[in-house]
Amino acid sequence: MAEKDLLLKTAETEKISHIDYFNIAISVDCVIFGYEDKELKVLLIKSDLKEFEGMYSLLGDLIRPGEDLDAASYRVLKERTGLDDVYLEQVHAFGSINRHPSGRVITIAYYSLIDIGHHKLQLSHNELNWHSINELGKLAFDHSLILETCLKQLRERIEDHPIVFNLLPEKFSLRQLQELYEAILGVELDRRNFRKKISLKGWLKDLNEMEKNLSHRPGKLYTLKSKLKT
Amino acid sequence: MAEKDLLLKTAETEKISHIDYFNIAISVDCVIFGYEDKELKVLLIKSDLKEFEGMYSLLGDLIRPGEDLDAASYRVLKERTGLDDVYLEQVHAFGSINRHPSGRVITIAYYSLIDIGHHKLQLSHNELNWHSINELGKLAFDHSLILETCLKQLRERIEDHPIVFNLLPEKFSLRQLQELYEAILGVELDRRNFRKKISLKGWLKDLNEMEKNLSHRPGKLYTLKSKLKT
DNA sequence: TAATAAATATGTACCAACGACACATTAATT
DNA sequence: AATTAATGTGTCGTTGGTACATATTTATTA
Repeated sequence: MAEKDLLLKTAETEKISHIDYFNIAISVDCVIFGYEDKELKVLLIKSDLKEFEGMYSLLGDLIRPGEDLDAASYRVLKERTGLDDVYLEQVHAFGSINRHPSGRVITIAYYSLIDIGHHKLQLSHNELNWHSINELGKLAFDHSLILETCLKQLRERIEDHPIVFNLLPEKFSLRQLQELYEAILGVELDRRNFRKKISLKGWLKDLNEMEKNLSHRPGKLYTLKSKLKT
Repeated sequence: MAEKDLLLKTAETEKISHIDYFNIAISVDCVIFGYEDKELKVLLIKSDLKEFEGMYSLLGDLIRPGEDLDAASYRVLKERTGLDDVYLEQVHAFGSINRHPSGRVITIAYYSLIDIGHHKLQLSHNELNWHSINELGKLAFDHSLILETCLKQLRERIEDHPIVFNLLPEKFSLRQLQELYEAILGVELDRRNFRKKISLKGWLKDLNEMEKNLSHRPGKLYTLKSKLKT
C-alpha cells in the first residue's frame, strides 16, 4: 500500500481523523555559519518565547503550502541575511513529540555557509547576532542538538568537498584557509602538511597576487578554481 | 524570532490561514534492504493508485500525531515484516510540492537492513515482494529518487561502519561477506585485499567453526564481535 | 581409493597519502 | 642596516590501497 490512499484509508482504518493527521506543522531551521576573527560563528536570534527566556535559537520558519523544503530554507536565509546565492545543505529531520512547546512541529534542519564580509549581507533584525561556536550556551528548543548535528556534518564534508570557500571572500591566502579549517575542526594543523593536502585536491587557482596592507610578509592570494561551490 | 510564535504570528503577517499551514501531511518511507541469492534486494509493494498503475512503491505511512519520526519508521517496518530489532537510519526529507498526487505530503526517508532469512520475518501482504536493485523499473511517486539516495548513503556507510551484518545470518563466511559487499557496491573485489581490509577493521570474531553442507571446501565461520550493529 | 574439481587461505612488492619535523626567504618596521 | 614576523618549501618513515599466484583442503567422481 505504501503511500496509497494514505490520506484516507489509513486514517479510517485506525480511527484517527483526517484533522489529526494534518495537525502537525513543518518548519525548516537553518544553521547559518560564518567565519570572522578566526572563529566559526553561527547566526542566532534571541528567543522571545517565555519557555526559552534568555536563550538563543536558530533561524527558521514554517514551510508554506506551495513551497518545497529547499525553497523554504532559501527564503529564511534571504529574509534574514539579504543573501540569495548561498550554499545550503539539508542535514536531518527532527521530530520529537515535545520539541516545540506550542504543539507538534517537525523541522528539517539545514546548514548554510556565508561570507560575513559580503557586501550584500544585511541582518534583518537587531536581535540577530553572530555567536562563536565555542561560546554557546544551551539553545532554545532542540537547537543545540540540531547545531551539533550540522557541525558534525560540516566537519565531515570539508574533508572532501570544496565548500568552505563559501565562508571566505573571493580571494584569500593559504594562511586564511588553514585558519578556517582549524576553526571548523577545532584543531591545529601543520602548515606544510596542510598546504600539501590542499594542493593535492586541485581546488585552487593561484592568482599571482599578494596580500596587501599587513605588517608582515604578505602571502599569495588564491581563489576557488571552478565556480561550483557545492 | 525563529520558531517563536510560528503557529500564529507568521501566518497572520503573511495572510495565510492556520489551516493552510497545517494542510501538509508528513509520512515516512522505508527503503527496506535485504540480501538473497548474491543480490541486494528491496522490499516493494505494488501501487494501487491509478496514477501509478503497474508500478511499485516503497513502504511508508503517515506519521501519527503522538509518534516521533523514528517510531513511525519502526512501526512501518514492524507492520510490514514482523521484525522489530532492525537497523534503521534516517537519510533525507523529500518535499517537492507535487510529489504526491493526492496532496502535499512531505516524507522522511529511511533505509533499513534486515536478514531475509530471519525466522520471524513475515511479510504482511501478498503484494509485497523483494526486488533486485538491478532489475527495478521506475517506481511510483519520487521513490526511484529516494531509493537512489538511500543506496548511495548505504554504499558510503558500509566502508566505515559495521552495518552490513544486519543483512546476514548470525554466522557467515568471508566469502559470503565479500559477495554481499560486491552486491551492494556493484563491483568485484579482490579476495586477498578484501580479507586484509576486513581483518584490519577488527569487526569479526572467528568462531572456529566451518560451513556445512556445501559441495566444496567449506570456509571458516565468523560473527560480528560486538552486539552493536550500528 | 586415487584422481579431479572447486573452492579456501595466504604474502609481497609497488604506489599514494599522511604525519612529523627545520630552515631559508621575504617584506615591513625600527 | 639590523631586527622582526611572517611565508614558503622537502624529506623520511609509516600506513593503507591495489595488483597479483600458489599451495591447501574438502567433496566428488571415476
